[in-house]
Amino acid sequence: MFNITEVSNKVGLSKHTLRYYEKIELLVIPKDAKGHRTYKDTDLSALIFIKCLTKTGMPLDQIKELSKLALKNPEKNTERILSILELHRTKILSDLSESKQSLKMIESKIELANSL
Amino acid sequence: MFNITEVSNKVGLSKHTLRYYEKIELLVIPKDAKGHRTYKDTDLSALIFIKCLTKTGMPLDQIKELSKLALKNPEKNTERILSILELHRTKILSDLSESKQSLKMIESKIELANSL
DNA sequence: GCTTGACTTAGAGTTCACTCTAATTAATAT
DNA sequence: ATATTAATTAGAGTGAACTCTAAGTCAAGC
Repeated sequence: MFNITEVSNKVGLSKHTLRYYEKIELLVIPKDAKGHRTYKDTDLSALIFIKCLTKTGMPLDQIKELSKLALKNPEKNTERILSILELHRTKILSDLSESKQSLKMIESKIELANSL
Repeated sequence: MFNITEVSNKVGLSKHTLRYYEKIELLVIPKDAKGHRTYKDTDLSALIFIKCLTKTGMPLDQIKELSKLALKNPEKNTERILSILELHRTKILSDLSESKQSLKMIESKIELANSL
């Protein structure tokens, strides 16, 4: 069990952001007697996965949908979850290839400038 | 010479965005007798390059700095331009590898869900 | 006993990059 | 002559994802 400061350090999301994620109902973290959040290992893993999804450009709305599906009825929703993840995978691949294209163009400018 | 609609179609930036780029002084486009913008081939190339830079996450502020340097005193500023571009290149490479890491994690989740 | 520091909340503010609106002008098509 | 279409402007509004503020509670250390 971890408190918000430990989770913030381990996962690399600010405490503000962690509270914000609860406010938008992206996750639910139980509180102890003092009203302090208590994070389990599974919450850590979930947050690390959420970070992967946000970093690759999935909107928080959609991450929220995913997490609701996973919490509610995992087996019944496997198909829906899979289709969302696979669509996202396709998007990441196309973003990657776009970025590689841009990188090439930038590198050619660097070459050019270097040859002056 | 192209008008704003043609440039918008060729480059894939909206007319609003093209005017916005002028407002923030990212570029300067001369006007004809009617007050309509007239884009040259070099403006097209510049816009295409700007698109590469924005797509790879360079802030408009920095793109503006680059374009000012390039317009003002190209030879004297080559070094500064190079260092900005090379720094950006490094950032793109690290973003790419981060994205690939995230992709791997997402793909492993997909595998997992598929094996149910 | 008092300060320090970690936690809590609701809600306001920020940043980035657009994106849109309203009002206007001017040439073209019917 | 009128309607449509394309352009112009200043400035307001949007959406996403935070990020911060103010006011408060509570336990521990000096």
